[in-house]
Amino acid sequence: MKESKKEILFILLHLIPLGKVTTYKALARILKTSPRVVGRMLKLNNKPVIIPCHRVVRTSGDIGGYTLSGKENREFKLKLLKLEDVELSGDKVGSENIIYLDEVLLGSSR
DNA sequence: ATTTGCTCAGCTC
DNA sequence: GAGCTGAGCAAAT
Repeated sequence: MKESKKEILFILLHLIPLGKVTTYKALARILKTSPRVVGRMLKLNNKPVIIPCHRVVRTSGDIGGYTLSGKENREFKLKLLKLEDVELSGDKVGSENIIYLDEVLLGSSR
């Protein structure tokens, strides 16, 4: 039985260094799926505690939705990121704090 | 800057 | 099994 993309996604989130964030697109590329699917997994996840979904941001640098239990907690996500040493430019994340996992795992040079 | 279209895996019927 | 939903992305306007 192959692991669901969900399972893989959660693992990838744990690979994100503290103080850094990832983009949905990067995760999607690794999982070989579309960015929307990635975002949906996070909200469909069973255990939000073990899942650092707040480390995932949009390509534009926006923090994304972050809906908990059907309730959007964008401010909570921002707060968590600040605690993680992530430099927030207003409601966005500094590009320097964004690490593209697809470049790291798949290799930037190809 | 805002709007529209596309993608596609999980959930519901 | 078929249809709907949606935590995004990209292009067009």
